[in-house]
Amino acid sequence: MTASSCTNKTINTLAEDCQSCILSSTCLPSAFNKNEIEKLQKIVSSGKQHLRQHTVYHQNSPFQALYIVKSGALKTYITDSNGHENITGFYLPGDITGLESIAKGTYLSTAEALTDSRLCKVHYQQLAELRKSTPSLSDWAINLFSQSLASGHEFFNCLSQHTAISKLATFLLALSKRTSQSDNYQTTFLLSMSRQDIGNYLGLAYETTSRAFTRLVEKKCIQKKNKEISIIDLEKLKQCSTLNIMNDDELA
Amino acid sequence: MTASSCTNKTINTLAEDCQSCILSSTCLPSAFNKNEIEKLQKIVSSGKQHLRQHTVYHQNSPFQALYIVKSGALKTYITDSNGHENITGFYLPGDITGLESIAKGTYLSTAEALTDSRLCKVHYQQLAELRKSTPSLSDWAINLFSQSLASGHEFFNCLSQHTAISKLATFLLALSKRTSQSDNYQTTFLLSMSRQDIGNYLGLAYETTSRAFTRLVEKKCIQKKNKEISIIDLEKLKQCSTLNIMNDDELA
DNA sequence: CGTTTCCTTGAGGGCGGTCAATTCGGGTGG
DNA sequence: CCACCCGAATTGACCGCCCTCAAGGAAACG
Repeated sequence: MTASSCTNKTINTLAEDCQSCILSSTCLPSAFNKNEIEKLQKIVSSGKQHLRQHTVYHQNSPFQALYIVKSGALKTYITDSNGHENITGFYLPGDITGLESIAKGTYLSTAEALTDSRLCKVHYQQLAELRKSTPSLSDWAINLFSQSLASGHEFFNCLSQHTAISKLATFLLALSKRTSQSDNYQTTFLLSMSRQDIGNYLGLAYETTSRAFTRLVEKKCIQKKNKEISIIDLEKLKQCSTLNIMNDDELA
Repeated sequence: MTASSCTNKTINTLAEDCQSCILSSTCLPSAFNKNEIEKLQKIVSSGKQHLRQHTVYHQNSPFQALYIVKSGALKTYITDSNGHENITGFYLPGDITGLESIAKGTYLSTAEALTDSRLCKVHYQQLAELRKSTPSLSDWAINLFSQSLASGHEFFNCLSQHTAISKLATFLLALSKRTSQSDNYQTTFLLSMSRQDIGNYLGLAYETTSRAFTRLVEKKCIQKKNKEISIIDLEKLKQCSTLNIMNDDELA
């Protein structure tokens, strides 16, 4: 099937292989050379569509595969003994979910699509086999894990910021960076998650989250139009993210 | 040097090799067979003493080695742009620090001894070399990373618990489990960190932390005598850890 | 166009931060 | 062994932020 013979865009993207994938420079393919990349392709099912609110995997079910976000967004959440859902992470294009479940062998959280998303499924046992013949894959994996731990620490920082505004500002800055897929801040980006999800993630009531958004707009740090966020004063936003006690005079 | 010829206990423990170490079943040696373990020993400096408040490594300095806690305890903290210290983790015997710094190549946090501690230093570059000749080391590392991520997620859970009591109860339960080095809860254990450190870690003022301790004692969940904590009602403590809104009648 | 869901805004009360005083414990020196 | 000191921990009083409850408005869906 060639691109020109295919009028259905979805089917076309489904047919994309790892080598031509837009994420290949940072994703799994970067750990392989051209000769070996066929081996990888065999254990990956690429770009399958998952509709909004679709559950990718369930907490406590057997761990079988990692999922890589190709487009769209996921959230993962833990359901505690009281039935309360607790969001543990958001995943954007290029992110890999399921890493924390490898050791235990069952998924520690439930993964759900926030928007219509395309995901690549990587069978873990077969990937582990590949590591034997492809040493560079282990190097890549260890680097990936280290980065995941590092971004986890960033999030610690976010949660231990005391005020609602500083939490939200930290969250938005991290999201802005991640959206850009680089070390720069993307000035305009779309929030794929609801206020409720953000509040849950940051340990805030969703009304408080909404009020924090309003105050960031009042302070002219950001503009918002529904889910579209624009950073209009990056420095002031950074100040908000590090201040535990807001001084309204300074940042009015 | 034999044990009998050595009257100085410190020197004796310094001389311990990886093979006879009490932690060997879960620590790095478990990834090696008897023939290979000599290779490991060559890149590890075992059990060096670090006095209380001694800094093991500094934030932003070049990443060179992982440190394994043999006895005692460490804390790691990030100093933000305002000079405020933010504790990111506590490390007990068997724990490994520095994993999150591998990817960036500089230490993301500062590590400090909470009590007089013995640490094993593992040169990372040489360890990475060893992975080439010892494939099981990669498997072990990936499992370790996954566990670290998982315990990170547990901590997310802890921080997003809303009330001070539920945060502290969750923290104590986690510490109790980690102290026992198993899946069971150690009923009596010593807190190696101060109230201030706990408060910093949990995003609470240290006065609030102290009050939360007092309320857990009032509720007869725990007993405390200075730094010594005894869990006297595990189930009630678990209830405290999951309740967001305390019902004093139920748990009085 | 109606329904549903999400978001925003307001009012009131409780938890936790801040400031402050006191007590407790460990360490030192006489 | 006791007196003293200093840091850590506890406790109290007060106030502000955020949670809760509630209502209204906006956006998304069929």
